[in-house]
Formats: sequence, structure tokens, C-alpha cells
Amino acid sequence: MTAATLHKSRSAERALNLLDAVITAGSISLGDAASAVDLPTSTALRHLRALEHDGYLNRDPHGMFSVGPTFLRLALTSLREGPAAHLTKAARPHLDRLAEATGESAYLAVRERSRAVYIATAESARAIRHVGWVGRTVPLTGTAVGATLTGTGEATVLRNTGSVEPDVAAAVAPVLGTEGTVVAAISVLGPSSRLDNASTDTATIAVLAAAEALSHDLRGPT
Amino acid sequence: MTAATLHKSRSAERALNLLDAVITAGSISLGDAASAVDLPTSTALRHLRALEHDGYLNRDPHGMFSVGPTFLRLALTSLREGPAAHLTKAARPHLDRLAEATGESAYLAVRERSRAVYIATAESARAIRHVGWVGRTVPLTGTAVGATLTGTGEATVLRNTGSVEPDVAAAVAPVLGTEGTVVAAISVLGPSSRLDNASTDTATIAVLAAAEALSHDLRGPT
DNA sequence: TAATGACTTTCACCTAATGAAATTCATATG
DNA sequence: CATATGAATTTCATTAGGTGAAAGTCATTA
Repeated sequence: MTAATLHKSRSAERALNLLDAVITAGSISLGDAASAVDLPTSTALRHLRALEHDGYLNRDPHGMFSVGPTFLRLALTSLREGPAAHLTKAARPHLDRLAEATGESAYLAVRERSRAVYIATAESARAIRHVGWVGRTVPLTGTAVGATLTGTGEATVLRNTGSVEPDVAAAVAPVLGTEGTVVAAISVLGPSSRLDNASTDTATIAVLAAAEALSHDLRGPT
Repeated sequence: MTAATLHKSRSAERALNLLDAVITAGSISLGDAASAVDLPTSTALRHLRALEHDGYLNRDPHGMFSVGPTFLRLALTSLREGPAAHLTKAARPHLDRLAEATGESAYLAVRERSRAVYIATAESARAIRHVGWVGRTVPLTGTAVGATLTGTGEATVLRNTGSVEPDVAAAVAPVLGTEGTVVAAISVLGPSSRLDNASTDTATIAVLAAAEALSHDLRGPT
């Protein structure tokens, strides 16, 4: 075991990387999966078969791998029960209110290692709106969400324009947990043409209010 | 490697079992997780830490483990994109129609090893109705879903009453994929007091029709 | 029919996983 | 305040389990 892997579990991590690769790809062949995680096909196959055996993956008649029922069960369970569900459930009304107030799409994001994941949304009602970022990740560096999630948690709003995709602007505020730590971020995402200086002031206030309200809810359960 | 584990990957499987245990429990201590999967705490801890390191799990200040952001990302992705999402998306209108037509809750189930998992639902509009089985599993043996999922796929309806929970009755029909294999089952679940002989005939026909319609949709995409 | 590319199996090597035991930590208890 | 109790953590000698190169299949394509 080299120094870099001292606290890990190589074989398990490889299996998880493969699981990730398969789910991210949706449907993938042995060869593609193996090269995605940089493993020899023989090793990848062994892991993929083990995952299939346990129902985490399916394999269709053409040999393509995709999500399996066991993973789906866990996915549904994790999103409907447990601590994570509590957070998204608590966030729902605030996201809805925020989307309505600003007319833009509102998102809830949490940190995943060196990235931020969007885990819930309330979409804008407008025809041109920001959609489909739930489940998606963006880097922590160079983004407003990233700065917010890594920040010390002062109740500030950060704005940013076009760092991930051009024409997308954001206003973000931190959600604080019981110990005053940043547990999530609430953001409003929209076309930069609309989320410009003038209207951003409105969004700014609304995002901040939503984040503070959610933080409050998390401290003392309703 | 013993004969029984010839095609598996022990270490990875243990990690996945722990992941399963944690998510199923929602929040769990090292000791409880270890005994849930029958491992020494030292071994369990190593795996749990590796999972935590990769973001699949979180650990709170009290040492309790729960789902982590990486898993949430994969959960959201798997349910919104990929083959599984395709199935549930295709099923949605049929489930809705079925729930409306029968006045009972409709479910979509797939097979997970020796169990059946409910992966989508349309709830009955009635006050007394069947709820909350999404993400839940039932045995294949002794249940109508089980018989349907393991069956040869003749387009028949199976009924059953109270085998999993008393007072719950079911009417189930198989959903067939491109090769004529059983890929899922559609069921109507309700209180046995309502789903009795007389009204079941209506449900029977409706379930069968819904399953056939969905099978048809899966063959030739809309 | 041969050549190509993708999947599968085999197997000798040896590292990475294992778990018993010792240690630390946190919390009850006398 | 000392001490006992239970849980989490670290250590480390042992070896079973994981590894991947290479050879073998299988299914297409030329």
C-alpha cells in the first residue's frame, strides 16, 4: 500500500468508481467503462460482474451495463428518508418561494469533495429559464456556489456571471447548520441578461432571506 | 477464495453492504453498522472511512454515518437519466391513468435478486389508500408481484390478498420488454375491503390494459 | 476466409485487506 | 474524584484475495 492510499480500500474504491462511471454514462460497454476508470478490462469486468451480481448494475443482452434495482432502491430510500431527505424537504418551501419571488430557478447545493452538487430545485415559471442542473456538479473554485460552500459562513450573498456556462448568472447564500457550519447553499440561477445589476438586488435580498429562513428551520425543527 | 465466492469481490461487496446498511438505517453508528453486516469493527471502520473519503457517506460530529453527496448525485442521476429513468418516465402516464380508473394506488415494480422493489407510484386520491411503498421491497415468493416478475410473462393478472401485510390486496400484471421478457410489473394495491371480488374485476382489466400499454410503449418508443 | 475488435478466462504473483489485540477516548458510576 | 464501562480507533503480523498480462473465444466486418 503506497503512502497515498494509506487510508483507503483500493478494491472497493475501484468498484465504486466503476459504479459511478456506469451511472454517469447511463449505459456503457465493458471497454468504455474500463478506460473511464483506467483499469485493465479483466479487472474492470470482475468488479462490474460483482456489482451486477449484487443488483447494483444490470447488463443487457448486448453486454452494456446500466443501473440495477438494488441501486435504485437505495437511491429512492436515500432521497425519501434519512438526513438528506430532511434537508431537501426543509428546503422545498423556501426554494418554491424564492423561485416565485425572483422569477428565476432556485437551487439547493451541497459540497462533494472538490465540487458542488445541486440536489434540489424549484424552477422558474418563465419560458427562458435555468433547468436541469439537479444531480449536476460544478467546481468549487471560480464559482459562486463554491465560494459559498467553502466560506466561513457569514451570511453574505455572492454573485457570479458566466464562470461555468456563459450567459448564466448566479446569486448564492450559505445555509448554516446547528453548529454554525455551512451545510448547503441556496442559489438563484438565470440568464445573465435578466440577472443583471438592477434585478440582482432583488434576487440578492430574496436569496439571503431564503437561506436564513432555511438555516433557522434547520436549527429548530418546525 | 472459496468456491462460493469465486466470481465476486469480497472487499467491494463488504463496502457495498455497509453502504446499504447505512442508507437503509438512515443514520447509524460504527458498531451498529458493523454488526448489521457481521464484520469486526476494525474492518467495518476501514470501509466506512473509505466510503466517507469518497463522499458516498457523511459522518456527523457524534460519529454517526449517513448518506453523502456523491451518493446523492448518483441517486439523482440514476433517477433522472439513463435506462431506469426511461422506464419510470414511460410508466408515469399509465400509472396515473390506472390510479384514476381504479381509485387505488398504482405501482411499478422491478426484480432485485430474490425480492421485488417498487420504483414508482401514482397514489389513489382516496383518504384511505396505499402509500409509501416506493423504495420498499417484498419477497418474490408468496406475493403476486413476485409471481409476476418470475413468471414467463403471459399477459395474465395475478391477485393476492394479505400476504405481506394484512388488509392489503393486489392485482398485478407483467410488463414485457423488447425480447418478450418480463422487465417490470404494474400493480394496484389497496385495502382488501375495497379490492374484493366484485371491484377487482374492474381493477383486473385496468391493470392488464395498463401493463400492455406500457409494454407496447417500450417496444416502439413514442 | 481471414482479419479485426470486443469480451472472457486463466493463473502465478504478491500486495492490499484482514481482524485480534492493544490503546485511546468519552461517558456513566460508586 | 477515581474508576469502571462501552465505543471508537490504531496497530501490525499474516495470508487470502485481488491483480492484470496473456491466451482464448466469439461475433462482426472486409
